[in-house]
Parts: sequence; structure tokens; C-alpha cells
Amino acid sequence: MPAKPKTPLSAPVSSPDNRRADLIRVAARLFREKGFDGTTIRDIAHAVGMRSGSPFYHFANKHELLMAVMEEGLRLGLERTQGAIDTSLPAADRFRQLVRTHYGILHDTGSDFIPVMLYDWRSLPVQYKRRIIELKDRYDAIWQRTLDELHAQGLLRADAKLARLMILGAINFSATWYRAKPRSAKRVDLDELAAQTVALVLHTA
Amino acid sequence: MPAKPKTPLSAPVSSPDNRRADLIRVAARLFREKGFDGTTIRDIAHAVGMRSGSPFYHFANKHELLMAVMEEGLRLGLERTQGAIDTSLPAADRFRQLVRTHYGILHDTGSDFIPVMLYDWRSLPVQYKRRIIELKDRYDAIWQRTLDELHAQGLLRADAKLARLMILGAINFSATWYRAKPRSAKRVDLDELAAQTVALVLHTA
DNA sequence: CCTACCGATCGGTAGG
DNA sequence: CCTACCGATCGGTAGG
Repeated sequence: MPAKPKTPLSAPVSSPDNRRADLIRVAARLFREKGFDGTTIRDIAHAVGMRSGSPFYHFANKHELLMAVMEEGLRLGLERTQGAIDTSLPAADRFRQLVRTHYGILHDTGSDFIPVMLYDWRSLPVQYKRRIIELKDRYDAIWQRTLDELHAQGLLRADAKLARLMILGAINFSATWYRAKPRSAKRVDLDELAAQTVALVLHTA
Repeated sequence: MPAKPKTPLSAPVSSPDNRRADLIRVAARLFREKGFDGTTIRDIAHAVGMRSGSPFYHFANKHELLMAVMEEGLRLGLERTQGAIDTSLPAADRFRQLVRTHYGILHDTGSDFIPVMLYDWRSLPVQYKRRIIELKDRYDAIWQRTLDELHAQGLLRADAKLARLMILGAINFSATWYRAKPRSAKRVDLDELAAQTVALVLHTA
């Protein structure tokens, strides 16, 4: 029997919008840890201090919450990526920025949205997929422009479209093995990881 | 009300071992399609012509079936890989064989075991993980030997251990986007995909 | 957003 | 390996 939430006298700590955002953020963390099917609405509700039925005040059903998580991930990812690349720089430099930013999107604190998209994609009903694919296509297009240039410059030796799938695949897969918060001094940080990724695929002299 | 299975008069079509193997194979396909949590024991049972409770005659619980799927995948993968590499060849050629074989392990008909391991890893209880990790380490070691050589020869420009994680990541991630059975003539086959992967990372003159 | 609840599903079991 | 079943869980809802 949890304490009744106090009615705020002024400056509400939690507006409806905040509560919705709370649910998305907490759902992302739990979905990433235990999977969409492995996480119950009760888990999510209790993690934000609600009772079991209350999330349905904000989301029509569990799948819409999943979609909101993925949508938020792509929205944030697009924003971060567009803010990170300097279009005045050569393609090779922009490539470094793309790679480094994508590692951040996967591994920075609170960045659970994109991993959920990657690993619970098949749990999303088809009718919801359209919207997410549309956003994902925009993200891919940013990468593709730079990769096309690199290919034209001879710095990328594979077909540029396949290169995009393979390079993003290599980075995305780090979600399964990379752990931040280094315990041993040996652990690579994201800067080093990005540099190694660039070194692996870029055919500089 | 399904037909009673007929008792074979001779040459049993389904020995207990066959039925067990049937369950593993069908479970792999369903787990890959719908996920571990999204697949019910009833789904699996019915797909092999059993009633809902019968799989528990072969497996103590659902998780042991999941482990059996992963174990079978690694057993087959190790077998195929060891049969595919020609140790008398230069490292670059063995690398091509490794890459091509791994694509086959992911995408050949009936090869659902390893994708299940990759995408339902977090559904496997910790106590079962040890055994699978042991097999996976053996698989990784085969790759690492060749990658270490390539690195020493200057053909691989990243740290060899990270290169292994990134290259296998790039290939593994194809499980999310590659579809066999080409509809359009444009679709790359696994040979082409392997060639492109090698081209992407190998720094040949 | 809470209380109280429902219907369906699911992993697993007893006994044969 | 089947029949018959159970207990628990879970997504979702009505009414406030």
C-alpha cells in the first residue's frame, strides 16, 4: 500500500507530459534488460510509482508504449547525429563523427531506446512498423550520403549500401557485448572503440 | 482431435531421439520468428504433431529446450567451420572461408539455431549460459587465430580482438536484414555478401 | 490516476 | 506420449 501521491501546491513536479516521458524512459530501460515480452506493464508502472492499470491512461496498450520508445530513440538519434556532423569537413572526418555518435546513442547513460528498437523489432506489430521505418530511413540516409562519398574517394572498398548495413551492424552489435563503466583500466572507451571501427573499414594510405 | 500416431511395424520413422531432434529444430524456427517469450510450448508441440504437455517428456522445461537449440547451433557451427577451413592456405583465404561459412550458418535453410542464440540470449537463465559460452569461446578462438595472423600481416588495421567482435557483429547483424530466396535478380547471394564483407575490412594492396 | 476485477493464456504436472 | 487439469500471471477495462 504505497503512499498517496501528494497534490503539488505549486510548480508541479510531474505534469502529464512528464509522466508520459517517465513511462517511456523506464520502459526503455526495462525492455532493454528483460525484453518486451519479459517486461510486464506492472513492472513499468511500479518503477515510476504508479499502480498496475495506470499506464493505460497514457498509452492505449503495451505495443504503443513500445512504439513510443522506438520513436523517441530515433528522434533523439537524428537530433544528436545532425548536431554532431560538421558538413564543412571531409567525408572521412564526418564518418568518424557518425561512428562516434552512434556508439554514444547505444551506450551513453539513459540511451536504451535504440537498443530496444534493434532487439525487440519483431515484437512491434506491422501497423506500427511503418512509422518507425520512416524515421529509420532518414537516419540511414544521413549515413549513406557520407558512405557514398567515401566510396567515390576509394576509402571504402565495399558497395556503399552494403557497407552501411555492415558498419552499422558492427556498431549495433556492440549492444550485446560492450559494457560501459570500465572496471579494469584495460576496457576501451567509446572514443577508442570508434577509432578502431574507423581503422577497420577505412582504407587510408 | 488429431489422429492417433500409428505404431510403426518396422523401421521406426521417429525414434525418441528423432522426436527430440524434431522439437529442437522446430523450436529453433519458431523462436527465431517470434522470440522465445513469444513462442509457446503449445506452438512447438503442435508443430511437430504432439499435444501440449508432451514436450516435457523430452525436456524438463522450456529453458532447457532453448539451451538445446543454442547448443545444437554451436555444435553444428563448429563442425561446419572446422570442415570449411583449409589450414594450409594463407590467412586471407581462410578468412574468406570463415566469413562465407558464417553467413551460411545464419542464412542457409534450417539454420535457425545461431540466430536464436544471438537474439534470445537474455532469455537464457545464467546457469545455462556457462555451457553455451564454453562452446562459443571455442568458435571465437578459431576466428581469433586467423585474425591475429591477418593483423600481423598488416591486412587488418584494427586491434585483432575488437576486429573479431566487429566483423562477427557485422555478419551477425545480417540476421536482421538479409532475406534469402531472392525475389528480385538484384539481391545479393551469400557468396557476394561474403566477398563484400572481406573487401570492407581487408586492407589488401 | 487508483481500485477492483476479468478473461485468456501459459508453463508445467499427475496419472496413466 | 496423451488426457485433464491447475495455479499463476498478465494485458486490459469499468467506474470512479
